[in-house]
Amino acid sequence: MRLVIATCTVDYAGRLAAHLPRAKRLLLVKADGSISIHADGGAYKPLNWMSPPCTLRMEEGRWVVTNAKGETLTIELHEVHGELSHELGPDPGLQKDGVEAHLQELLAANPHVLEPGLALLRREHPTDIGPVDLLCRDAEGRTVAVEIKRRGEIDGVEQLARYLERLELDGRLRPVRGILAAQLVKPQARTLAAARGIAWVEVDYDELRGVGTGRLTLF
Amino acid sequence: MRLVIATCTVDYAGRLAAHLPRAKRLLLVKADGSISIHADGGAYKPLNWMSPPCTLRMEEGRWVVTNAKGETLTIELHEVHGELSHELGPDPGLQKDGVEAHLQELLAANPHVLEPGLALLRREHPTDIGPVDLLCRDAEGRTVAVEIKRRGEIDGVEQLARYLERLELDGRLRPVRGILAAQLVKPQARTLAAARGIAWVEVDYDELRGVGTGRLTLF
DNA sequence: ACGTTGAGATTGCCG
DNA sequence: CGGCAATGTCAACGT
Repeated sequence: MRLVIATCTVDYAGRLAAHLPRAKRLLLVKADGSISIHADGGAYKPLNWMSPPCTLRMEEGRWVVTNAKGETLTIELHEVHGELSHELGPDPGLQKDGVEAHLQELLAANPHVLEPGLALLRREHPTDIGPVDLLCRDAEGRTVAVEIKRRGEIDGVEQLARYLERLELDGRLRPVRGILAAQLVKPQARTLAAARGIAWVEVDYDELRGVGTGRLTLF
Repeated sequence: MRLVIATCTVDYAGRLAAHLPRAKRLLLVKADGSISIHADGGAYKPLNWMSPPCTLRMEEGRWVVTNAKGETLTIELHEVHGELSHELGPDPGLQKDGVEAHLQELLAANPHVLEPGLALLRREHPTDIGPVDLLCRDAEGRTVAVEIKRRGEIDGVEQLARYLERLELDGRLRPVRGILAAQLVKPQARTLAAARGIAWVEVDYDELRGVGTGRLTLF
Protein backbone atom coordinates (compact mmCIF):
# COMPACT_ATOMS: atom_id res chain seq x y z
CA MET A 1 0.00 0.00 0.00
CA ARG A 2 1.34 3.37 -1.04
CA LEU A 3 -0.01 6.69 0.22
CA VAL A 4 0.86 9.95 -1.47
CA ILE A 5 -0.34 13.42 -0.50
CA ALA A 6 -0.03 15.53 -3.62
CA THR A 7 -1.31 18.56 -5.45
CA CYS A 8 -2.78 17.06 -8.57
CA THR A 9 -5.27 17.28 -11.39
CA VAL A 10 -7.13 14.20 -12.50
CA ASP A 11 -9.01 13.17 -15.61
CA TYR A 12 -11.15 10.10 -16.01
CA ALA A 13 -12.47 8.86 -19.31
CA GLY A 14 -14.55 5.72 -19.15
CA ARG A 15 -18.17 5.06 -18.48
CA LEU A 16 -18.35 8.81 -18.02
CA ALA A 17 -15.91 11.66 -18.42
CA ALA A 18 -14.85 13.49 -15.27
CA HIS A 19 -12.25 16.04 -14.27
CA LEU A 20 -10.74 17.08 -10.95
CA PRO A 21 -9.24 20.59 -10.89
CA ARG A 22 -5.87 21.21 -9.26
CA ALA A 23 -5.95 20.62 -5.50
CA LYS A 24 -4.22 18.74 -2.69
CA ARG A 25 -5.48 15.19 -2.34
CA LEU A 26 -4.60 11.73 -1.09
CA LEU A 27 -3.62 9.12 -3.67
CA LEU A 28 -4.06 5.60 -2.33
CA VAL A 29 -2.50 2.72 -4.24
CA LYS A 30 -3.33 -0.72 -2.87
CA ALA A 31 -1.52 -4.00 -3.35
CA ASP A 32 -4.46 -5.28 -5.40
CA GLY A 33 -3.56 -2.67 -8.03
CA SER A 34 -6.49 -0.39 -7.32
CA ILE A 35 -6.02 3.34 -6.98
CA SER A 36 -8.32 5.84 -5.34
CA ILE A 37 -8.19 9.61 -4.96
CA HIS A 38 -9.53 11.10 -1.75
CA ALA A 39 -10.32 14.64 -0.67
CA ASP A 40 -10.62 15.65 2.99
CA GLY A 41 -14.36 15.13 2.87
CA GLY A 42 -17.02 13.00 1.23
CA ALA A 43 -16.77 10.34 3.95
CA TYR A 44 -15.41 7.01 2.80
CA LYS A 45 -16.07 7.59 -0.88
CA PRO A 46 -13.16 8.60 -3.09
CA LEU A 47 -13.52 11.40 -5.61
CA ASN A 48 -12.32 9.09 -8.31
CA TRP A 49 -10.83 5.64 -8.60
CA MET A 50 -9.88 2.71 -10.79
CA SER A 51 -10.71 -0.83 -9.82
CA PRO A 52 -8.46 -3.80 -10.48
CA PRO A 53 -7.52 -5.33 -12.79
CA CYS A 54 -5.81 -2.25 -14.15
CA THR A 55 -2.29 -1.18 -14.95
CA LEU A 56 -0.58 1.84 -13.42
CA ARG A 57 2.17 3.47 -15.43
CA MET A 58 4.18 5.98 -13.37
CA GLU A 59 5.99 8.51 -15.50
CA GLU A 60 7.69 11.70 -14.33
CA GLY A 61 4.97 13.68 -12.55
CA ARG A 62 2.21 11.75 -14.27
CA TRP A 63 0.40 8.52 -13.47
CA VAL A 64 -1.69 6.86 -16.12
CA VAL A 65 -4.05 4.06 -15.14
CA THR A 66 -5.81 1.94 -17.76
CA ASN A 67 -7.94 -1.16 -17.75
CA ALA A 68 -9.02 -3.75 -20.29
CA LYS A 69 -12.22 -1.88 -21.15
CA GLY A 70 -10.22 1.11 -22.36
CA GLU A 71 -11.07 3.31 -19.40
CA THR A 72 -8.27 5.64 -18.42
CA LEU A 73 -7.46 7.67 -15.34
CA THR A 74 -4.75 10.30 -15.75
CA ILE A 75 -3.21 11.93 -12.69
CA GLU A 76 -0.93 14.94 -13.09
CA LEU A 77 1.25 15.26 -9.99
CA HIS A 78 2.19 18.91 -9.59
CA GLU A 79 3.74 18.67 -6.14
CA VAL A 80 4.21 15.89 -3.59
CA HIS A 81 3.69 16.89 0.05
CA GLY A 82 4.05 13.58 1.82
CA GLU A 83 4.40 9.89 1.24
CA LEU A 84 4.08 6.64 3.16
CA SER A 85 4.40 3.03 2.02
CA HIS A 86 3.74 -0.16 3.91
CA GLU A 87 3.03 -3.80 3.14
CA LEU A 88 -0.07 -4.84 5.02
CA GLY A 89 -0.29 -8.45 3.91
CA PRO A 90 -3.56 -10.33 3.45
CA ASP A 91 -6.54 -9.38 5.59
CA PRO A 92 -8.58 -11.98 7.46
CA GLY A 93 -11.65 -10.05 6.33
CA LEU A 94 -14.88 -8.81 7.77
CA GLN A 95 -17.15 -11.01 9.85
CA LYS A 96 -20.74 -9.83 9.47
CA ASP A 97 -23.73 -10.64 11.57
CA GLY A 98 -27.25 -9.38 11.15
CA VAL A 99 -28.00 -9.48 7.45
CA GLU A 100 -31.12 -10.82 5.78
CA ALA A 101 -29.79 -14.36 5.57
CA HIS A 102 -29.29 -14.39 9.31
CA LEU A 103 -32.75 -12.99 9.88
CA GLN A 104 -34.16 -15.80 7.76
CA GLU A 105 -32.29 -18.42 9.79
CA LEU A 106 -33.62 -17.04 13.04
CA LEU A 107 -37.20 -16.79 11.82
CA ALA A 108 -37.05 -20.28 10.35
CA ALA A 109 -36.06 -21.51 13.80
CA ASN A 110 -38.70 -19.37 15.55
CA PRO A 111 -41.69 -18.86 13.22
CA HIS A 112 -43.99 -18.42 16.23
CA VAL A 113 -42.39 -14.99 16.70
CA LEU A 114 -44.28 -13.88 13.61
CA GLU A 115 -47.60 -15.22 14.85
CA PRO A 116 -48.53 -17.60 17.67
CA GLY A 117 -48.95 -21.15 16.42
CA LEU A 118 -47.08 -20.61 13.17
CA ALA A 119 -45.00 -23.66 12.16
CA LEU A 120 -42.37 -24.00 9.46
CA LEU A 121 -43.09 -26.23 6.47
CA ARG A 122 -40.11 -25.33 4.33
CA ARG A 123 -37.41 -22.72 3.76
CA GLU A 124 -36.74 -21.33 0.27
CA HIS A 125 -39.83 -23.09 -1.09
CA PRO A 126 -39.42 -23.05 -4.88
CA THR A 127 -42.01 -21.57 -7.23
CA ASP A 128 -41.57 -20.99 -10.94
CA ILE A 129 -40.99 -17.28 -10.27
CA GLY A 130 -38.51 -17.74 -7.46
CA PRO A 131 -38.19 -19.17 -3.95
CA VAL A 132 -40.52 -18.20 -1.11
CA ASP A 133 -38.41 -17.41 1.96
CA LEU A 134 -40.54 -19.38 4.42
CA LEU A 135 -43.56 -21.55 3.83
CA CYS A 136 -45.50 -22.14 7.06
CA ARG A 137 -48.75 -23.47 8.45
CA ASP A 138 -50.81 -21.42 10.88
CA ALA A 139 -52.75 -22.51 13.95
CA GLU A 140 -55.83 -23.12 11.81
CA GLY A 141 -54.00 -25.25 9.27
CA ARG A 142 -53.77 -22.61 6.53
CA THR A 143 -50.65 -22.16 4.45
CA VAL A 144 -48.68 -18.96 5.08
CA ALA A 145 -45.98 -17.57 2.78
CA VAL A 146 -43.44 -15.36 4.54
CA GLU A 147 -41.24 -12.88 2.72
CA ILE A 148 -38.28 -11.65 4.76
CA LYS A 149 -36.57 -8.33 4.14
CA ARG A 150 -34.27 -6.21 6.20
CA ARG A 151 -36.45 -3.25 5.18
CA GLY A 152 -40.02 -3.82 4.13
CA GLU A 153 -40.81 -1.69 1.09
CA ILE A 154 -43.33 -1.71 -1.71
CA ASP A 155 -41.42 -4.10 -3.93
CA GLY A 156 -41.28 -6.62 -1.10
CA VAL A 157 -45.07 -6.55 -0.88
CA GLU A 158 -45.43 -6.98 -4.62
CA GLN A 159 -42.95 -9.82 -4.67
CA LEU A 160 -44.93 -11.59 -1.97
CA ALA A 161 -48.20 -10.92 -3.81
CA ARG A 162 -46.78 -12.61 -6.90
CA TYR A 163 -45.72 -15.63 -4.86
CA LEU A 164 -49.19 -15.85 -3.33
CA GLU A 165 -50.73 -15.88 -6.80
CA ARG A 166 -48.55 -18.82 -7.81
CA LEU A 167 -49.09 -20.71 -4.56
CA GLU A 168 -52.87 -20.31 -4.85
CA LEU A 169 -52.68 -22.36 -8.05
CA ASP A 170 -51.53 -25.34 -6.00
CA GLY A 171 -54.68 -27.09 -4.72
CA ARG A 172 -52.76 -28.75 -1.88
CA LEU A 173 -51.68 -25.41 -0.44
CA ARG A 174 -54.80 -23.29 -1.02
CA PRO A 175 -55.83 -21.04 0.65
CA VAL A 176 -52.55 -19.17 1.20
CA ARG A 177 -51.98 -16.07 3.33
CA GLY A 178 -48.93 -13.83 3.25
CA ILE A 179 -46.77 -12.19 5.91
CA LEU A 180 -44.10 -9.60 5.19
CA ALA A 181 -41.47 -9.75 7.93
CA ALA A 182 -38.85 -7.03 8.24
CA GLN A 183 -36.86 -5.12 10.80
CA LEU A 184 -38.60 -2.03 9.52
CA VAL A 185 -41.81 -1.90 7.48
CA LYS A 186 -42.24 1.44 5.70
CA PRO A 187 -45.59 3.22 5.77
CA GLN A 188 -46.20 2.77 2.05
CA ALA A 189 -45.48 -0.93 2.33
CA ARG A 190 -47.94 -1.18 5.22
CA THR A 191 -50.64 0.51 3.18
CA LEU A 192 -50.06 -1.62 0.10
CA ALA A 193 -49.92 -4.78 2.20
CA ALA A 194 -53.25 -3.91 3.80
CA ALA A 195 -54.77 -3.31 0.37
CA ARG A 196 -53.48 -6.70 -0.81
CA GLY A 197 -54.71 -8.50 2.31
CA ILE A 198 -51.13 -9.20 3.33
CA ALA A 199 -50.05 -9.03 6.97
CA TRP A 200 -46.79 -7.45 8.05
CA VAL A 201 -44.64 -7.88 11.14
CA GLU A 202 -41.74 -5.82 12.38
CA VAL A 203 -39.09 -8.06 13.86
CA ASP A 204 -36.68 -6.94 16.56
CA TYR A 205 -33.40 -8.53 15.53
CA ASP A 206 -31.71 -8.35 18.91
CA GLU A 207 -34.73 -9.83 20.63
CA LEU A 208 -34.95 -12.56 18.02
CA ARG A 209 -31.30 -13.39 18.53
CA GLY A 210 -32.10 -13.67 22.22
CA VAL A 211 -34.87 -16.16 21.45
CA GLY A 212 -32.53 -18.12 19.23
CA THR A 213 -29.94 -18.51 21.96
CA GLY A 214 -32.59 -19.20 24.56
CA ARG A 215 -31.78 -16.00 26.40
CA LEU A 216 -35.41 -14.94 26.70
CA THR A 217 -36.33 -18.20 28.39
CA LEU A 218 -33.51 -17.89 30.90
CA PHE A 219 -34.64 -14.63 32.50
CA MET B 1 -6.48 14.25 7.10
CA ARG B 2 -4.67 11.75 9.27
CA LEU B 3 -3.30 8.44 8.03
CA VAL B 4 -2.23 5.72 10.41
CA ILE B 5 -0.88 2.29 9.50
CA ALA B 6 -1.56 0.07 12.49
CA THR B 7 -2.12 -3.46 13.66
CA CYS B 8 -5.65 -3.34 15.00
CA THR B 9 -8.88 -5.13 15.75
CA VAL B 10 -12.18 -3.47 14.98
CA ASP B 11 -15.76 -3.95 16.13
CA TYR B 12 -18.83 -2.29 14.69
CA ALA B 13 -22.21 -2.36 16.38
CA GLY B 14 -24.99 -0.59 14.59
CA ARG B 15 -27.31 -1.57 11.81
CA LEU B 16 -25.46 -4.85 11.91
CA ALA B 17 -22.65 -6.27 13.98
CA ALA B 18 -19.25 -6.76 12.41
CA HIS B 19 -15.79 -7.71 13.59
CA LEU B 20 -12.33 -7.40 12.09
CA PRO B 21 -9.69 -9.75 13.53
CA ARG B 22 -6.22 -8.48 14.36
CA ALA B 23 -4.28 -7.40 11.27
CA LYS B 24 -2.31 -4.50 9.79
CA ARG B 25 -4.56 -1.90 8.20
CA LEU B 26 -4.81 1.73 7.14
CA LEU B 27 -6.88 4.03 9.33
CA LEU B 28 -7.99 7.12 7.44
CA VAL B 29 -9.41 10.06 9.40
CA LYS B 30 -10.74 12.88 7.27
CA ALA B 31 -11.34 16.50 8.18
CA ASP B 32 -15.09 15.93 7.82
CA GLY B 33 -14.85 13.64 10.84
CA SER B 34 -15.33 10.42 8.92
CA ILE B 35 -13.11 7.44 9.55
CA SER B 36 -12.50 4.46 7.30
CA ILE B 37 -10.45 1.31 7.70
CA HIS B 38 -8.74 -0.09 4.62
CA ALA B 39 -6.99 -3.36 3.89
CA ASP B 40 -4.56 -3.79 1.02
CA GLY B 41 -7.35 -5.06 -1.21
CA GLY B 42 -11.04 -4.64 -1.87
CA ALA B 43 -10.46 -1.77 -4.30
CA TYR B 44 -11.79 1.58 -3.12
CA LYS B 45 -14.14 0.15 -0.53
CA PRO B 46 -13.10 0.23 3.11
CA LEU B 47 -13.53 -2.82 5.33
CA ASN B 48 -15.40 -0.71 7.81
CA TRP B 49 -16.16 2.95 8.37
CA MET B 50 -18.19 5.56 10.16
CA SER B 51 -19.80 8.41 8.28
CA PRO B 52 -20.06 11.95 9.63
CA PRO B 53 -21.49 13.37 11.75
CA CYS B 54 -19.77 11.25 14.35
CA THR B 55 -17.42 11.80 17.26
CA LEU B 56 -14.03 10.17 17.58
CA ARG B 57 -12.64 9.70 21.07
CA MET B 58 -8.94 8.75 21.07
CA GLU B 59 -7.85 7.03 24.22
CA GLU B 60 -4.60 5.20 24.86
CA GLY B 61 -4.42 2.52 22.17
CA ARG B 62 -8.15 2.66 21.55
CA TRP B 63 -10.34 4.78 19.32
CA VAL B 64 -14.08 4.85 19.87
CA VAL B 65 -16.33 6.38 17.24
CA THR B 66 -20.00 7.01 17.91
CA ASN B 67 -22.82 8.74 16.09
CA ALA B 68 -26.24 10.11 17.01
CA LYS B 69 -28.02 6.86 16.16
CA GLY B 70 -26.03 5.01 18.79
CA GLU B 71 -23.85 3.13 16.34
CA THR B 72 -20.33 2.53 17.59
CA LEU B 73 -17.06 1.63 15.97
CA THR B 74 -14.31 0.50 18.31
CA ILE B 75 -10.73 0.28 17.11
CA GLU B 76 -8.10 -1.37 19.27
CA LEU B 77 -4.65 -0.14 18.22
CA HIS B 78 -2.13 -2.83 19.05
CA GLU B 79 0.84 -1.36 17.22
CA VAL B 80 1.41 1.71 15.05
CA HIS B 81 3.71 1.19 12.04
CA GLY B 82 3.48 4.55 10.33
CA GLU B 83 1.70 7.84 10.38
CA LEU B 84 1.14 10.85 8.14
CA SER B 85 -0.96 13.96 8.65
CA HIS B 86 -1.76 16.75 6.24
CA GLU B 87 -4.35 19.48 5.84
CA LEU B 88 -5.75 19.28 2.33
CA GLY B 89 -8.19 22.17 2.50
CA PRO B 90 -11.48 22.23 0.62
CA ASP B 91 -11.72 20.39 -2.67
CA PRO B 92 -13.16 22.03 -5.79
CA GLY B 93 -14.91 18.73 -6.40
CA LEU B 94 -15.60 16.44 -9.28
CA GLN B 95 -16.76 17.81 -12.60
CA LYS B 96 -18.79 15.19 -14.39
CA ASP B 97 -18.91 16.04 -18.04
CA GLY B 98 -21.79 13.69 -18.13
CA VAL B 99 -22.50 11.10 -20.64
CA GLU B 100 -24.94 13.32 -22.54
CA ALA B 101 -22.27 15.66 -23.93
CA HIS B 102 -20.08 12.73 -24.83
CA LEU B 103 -22.99 10.88 -26.40
CA GLN B 104 -23.74 13.91 -28.53
CA GLU B 105 -20.16 14.01 -29.80
CA LEU B 106 -20.18 10.34 -30.62
CA LEU B 107 -23.57 10.41 -32.34
CA ALA B 108 -22.62 13.54 -34.29
CA ALA B 109 -19.65 11.57 -35.60
CA ASN B 110 -21.72 8.44 -36.24
CA PRO B 111 -25.32 9.41 -37.02
CA HIS B 112 -25.82 6.23 -39.07
CA VAL B 113 -25.87 4.36 -35.75
CA LEU B 114 -29.30 5.87 -35.16
CA GLU B 115 -30.64 4.89 -38.56
CA PRO B 116 -28.95 3.68 -41.75
CA GLY B 117 -28.34 6.51 -44.17
CA LEU B 118 -28.73 9.27 -41.59
CA ALA B 119 -26.30 12.16 -42.21
CA LEU B 120 -25.47 15.11 -39.97
CA LEU B 121 -26.48 18.59 -41.08
CA ARG B 122 -25.65 20.48 -37.93
CA ARG B 123 -25.02 20.13 -34.20
CA GLU B 124 -26.81 22.36 -31.70
CA HIS B 125 -29.04 23.76 -34.43
CA PRO B 126 -30.59 26.92 -32.94
CA THR B 127 -34.32 27.52 -32.71
CA ASP B 128 -36.03 30.33 -30.80
CA ILE B 129 -36.82 27.92 -27.96
CA GLY B 130 -33.33 26.43 -27.71
CA PRO B 131 -30.84 24.35 -29.69
CA VAL B 132 -31.70 21.01 -31.28
CA ASP B 133 -28.97 18.50 -30.38
CA LEU B 134 -28.53 17.12 -33.89
CA LEU B 135 -30.17 18.12 -37.13
CA CYS B 136 -29.82 15.40 -39.78
CA ARG B 137 -31.04 14.31 -43.17
CA ASP B 138 -32.33 10.79 -43.72
CA ALA B 139 -31.84 8.47 -46.71
CA GLU B 140 -34.96 9.91 -48.35
CA GLY B 141 -33.87 13.52 -47.93
CA ARG B 142 -36.17 14.36 -45.03
CA THR B 143 -35.01 16.49 -42.11
CA VAL B 144 -34.61 14.66 -38.79
CA ALA B 145 -34.27 16.34 -35.39
CA VAL B 146 -32.44 14.25 -32.79
CA GLU B 147 -32.75 14.84 -29.06
CA ILE B 148 -30.06 13.13 -26.99
CA LYS B 149 -30.51 12.15 -23.36
CA ARG B 150 -28.74 9.77 -21.05
CA ARG B 151 -32.15 8.60 -19.93
CA GLY B 152 -35.10 9.00 -22.24
CA GLU B 153 -38.07 10.13 -20.20
CA ILE B 154 -41.30 11.95 -20.87
CA ASP B 155 -39.82 15.44 -20.69
CA GLY B 156 -37.30 14.53 -23.37
CA VAL B 157 -40.14 13.55 -25.71
CA GLU B 158 -42.00 16.77 -25.02
CA GLN B 159 -38.89 18.86 -25.52
CA LEU B 160 -38.34 17.22 -28.89
CA ALA B 161 -42.01 17.67 -29.81
CA ARG B 162 -41.68 21.42 -29.16
CA TYR B 163 -38.58 21.60 -31.36
CA LEU B 164 -40.39 19.75 -34.14
CA GLU B 165 -43.23 22.27 -33.98
CA ARG B 166 -40.78 25.13 -34.46
CA LEU B 167 -38.81 23.40 -37.21
CA GLU B 168 -41.99 22.65 -39.15
CA LEU B 169 -42.48 26.42 -39.47
CA ASP B 170 -39.35 26.60 -41.63
CA GLY B 171 -40.39 25.85 -45.23
CA ARG B 172 -36.84 24.80 -46.19
CA LEU B 173 -36.74 22.03 -43.58
CA ARG B 174 -40.32 20.74 -43.73
CA PRO B 175 -41.29 17.92 -43.28
CA VAL B 176 -39.33 17.14 -40.08
CA ARG B 177 -39.23 13.85 -38.16
CA GLY B 178 -37.94 13.35 -34.63
CA ILE B 179 -35.72 10.73 -33.00
CA LEU B 180 -35.18 10.46 -29.26
CA ALA B 181 -31.77 8.85 -28.63
CA ALA B 182 -30.85 7.65 -25.16
CA GLN B 183 -28.96 4.90 -23.40
CA LEU B 184 -32.26 3.86 -21.89
CA VAL B 185 -35.72 4.85 -23.07
CA LYS B 186 -38.31 4.41 -20.35
CA PRO B 187 -41.63 2.74 -21.12
CA GLN B 188 -43.63 5.93 -20.53
CA ALA B 189 -41.37 7.83 -22.91
CA ARG B 190 -41.79 5.10 -25.54
CA THR B 191 -45.55 5.32 -25.27
CA LEU B 192 -45.64 9.11 -25.48
CA ALA B 193 -43.15 9.11 -28.36
CA ALA B 194 -45.34 6.66 -30.29
CA ALA B 195 -48.38 8.85 -29.65
CA ARG B 196 -46.48 11.91 -30.93
CA GLY B 197 -45.16 10.08 -33.99
CA ILE B 198 -41.60 10.33 -32.67
CA ALA B 199 -39.11 7.49 -33.07
CA TRP B 200 -36.78 6.41 -30.27
CA VAL B 201 -33.46 4.57 -30.28
CA GLU B 202 -31.56 3.03 -27.42
CA VAL B 203 -27.84 3.59 -27.87
CA ASP B 204 -25.16 1.31 -26.47
CA TYR B 205 -22.64 3.77 -25.07
CA ASP B 206 -19.71 1.37 -24.81
CA GLU B 207 -20.27 0.09 -28.33
CA LEU B 208 -20.53 3.63 -29.62
CA ARG B 209 -17.28 4.54 -27.88
CA GLY B 210 -15.71 1.62 -29.72
CA VAL B 211 -17.00 3.05 -33.01
CA GLY B 212 -15.73 6.48 -32.03
CA THR B 213 -12.17 5.30 -31.48
CA GLY B 214 -12.31 3.29 -34.65
CA ARG B 215 -11.89 0.04 -32.78
CA LEU B 216 -14.83 -1.63 -34.49
CA THR B 217 -13.50 -0.74 -37.92
CA LEU B 218 -10.05 -2.12 -37.19
CA PHE B 219 -11.09 -5.71 -36.59
C1' DA C 1 -39.02 16.28 5.57
C1' DC C 2 -39.92 12.38 2.98
C1' DG C 3 -40.00 9.45 -0.86
C1' DT C 4 -37.91 8.17 -5.35
C1' DT C 5 -34.25 7.15 -8.30
C1' DG C 6 -29.70 6.65 -10.10
C1' DA C 7 -24.77 4.99 -9.39
C1' DG C 8 -18.31 4.50 -13.07
C1' DA C 9 -21.49 1.24 -7.69
C1' DT C 10 -19.30 -3.87 -5.67
C1' DT C 11 -20.01 -8.54 -4.20
C1' DG C 12 -21.93 -12.88 -3.68
C1' DC C 13 -25.25 -16.27 -5.03
C1' DC C 14 -27.41 -19.29 -7.91
C1' DG C 15 -28.94 -21.03 -12.43
C1' DC D 1 -20.31 -17.83 -16.77
C1' DG D 2 -24.09 -14.49 -16.71
C1' DG D 3 -28.00 -12.49 -14.52
C1' DC D 4 -30.13 -11.09 -10.19
C1' DA D 5 -30.32 -9.13 -5.66
C1' DA D 6 -28.42 -7.16 -1.36
C1' DT D 7 -25.50 -3.43 0.48
C1' DG D 8 -24.41 -0.61 7.34
C1' DT D 9 -25.91 1.05 0.12
C1' DC D 10 -25.30 6.74 -0.43
C1' DA D 11 -26.57 11.01 -2.52
C1' DA D 12 -29.22 14.06 -5.26
C1' DC D 13 -33.52 15.66 -6.53
C1' DG D 14 -38.44 16.49 -6.64
C1' DT D 15 -42.81 16.88 -3.97
